[in-house]
Amino acid sequence: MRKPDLMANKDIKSKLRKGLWSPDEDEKLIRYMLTNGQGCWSDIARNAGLQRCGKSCRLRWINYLRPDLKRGAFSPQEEDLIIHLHSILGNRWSQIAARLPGRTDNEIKNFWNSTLKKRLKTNASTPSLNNSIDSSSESKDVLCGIMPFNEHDIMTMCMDSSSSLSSMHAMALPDQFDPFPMLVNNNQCDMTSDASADFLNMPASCMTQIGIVEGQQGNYGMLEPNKMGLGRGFSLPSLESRSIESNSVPIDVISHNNHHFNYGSFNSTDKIQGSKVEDLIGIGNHGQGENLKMGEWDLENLMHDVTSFPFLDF
DNA sequence: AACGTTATCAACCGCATGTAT
DNA sequence: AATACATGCGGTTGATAACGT
Repeated sequence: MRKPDLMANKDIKSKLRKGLWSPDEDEKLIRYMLTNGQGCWSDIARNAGLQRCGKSCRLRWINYLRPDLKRGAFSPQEEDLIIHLHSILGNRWSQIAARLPGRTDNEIKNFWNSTLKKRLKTNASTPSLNNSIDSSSESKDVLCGIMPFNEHDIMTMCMDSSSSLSSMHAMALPDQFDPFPMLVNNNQCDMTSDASADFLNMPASCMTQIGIVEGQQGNYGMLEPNKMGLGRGFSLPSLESRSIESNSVPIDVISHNNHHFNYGSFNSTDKIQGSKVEDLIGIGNHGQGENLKMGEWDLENLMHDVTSFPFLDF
């Protein structure tokens, strides 16, 4: 015999809408997110008056409605970066997306499957591109062919939970090597636009909760120890996340990162619209590097060590 | 114009993981 | 420890736009 609440849940689920979102639904979700921020996605769905499951709302927001999304075709630089990152990371789309400001994992995944993969296959006669085709196992050779260590080395140092950065240094990286370059993007969010203006009026806590501020901007790719060795592999913690250990060290996080929203420098004890800066910059959010502490990452050294990957023309 | 094929992309699904109880 | 729930991820599907015949 089923419990009454389970019956009720089933009824509710059966009434939930699926498929394409209507403009009306979009508006409801945007309005709710901008005014209330997020607690729990299922609550958002309910409170915003949407006949959608929370999961669907989350996906819609992240992939389509978020104010900081960049729309339109991928630039050649973005294409290069995707190819490069895919050669290292394989189909870890969220990790790749974290390095492309304003792009979503879904968008990149679609772009790869529909365009890049075919293009690379077409160019199969071109040795420099061959290795990026299709499977990640094949394509990691791109990096391995160039760098003085092989795929296993890369993965090993990625998986060294005790000292990701020191592992990199210990391998005597060339000065010009950045295994996970971050695409600089200074104009992705036009702060003069209405959408951006609305966005700035959001409660800072909302920014944290909805993942606007982090994750998409500047993960200067190192790896998150906690997720090593599991099915989802490793992640590249965001630059912001690595830069601050709660109230301890004031750091110009934004400027480190070509951040879309130029708040300039501020102390981590500052508050914006009633919310802590840690919230604003997204500490503890999105599951990327939230556990990293100041001592684990020598950001300045890293920034000196890494510039650009050799075959990427930035 | 009608039809078939291909390309693109939004959205769903199932699974893994984390957290609260 | 077990369970339920929320979240995030990658793979896949389905709608439809674009293109070719």
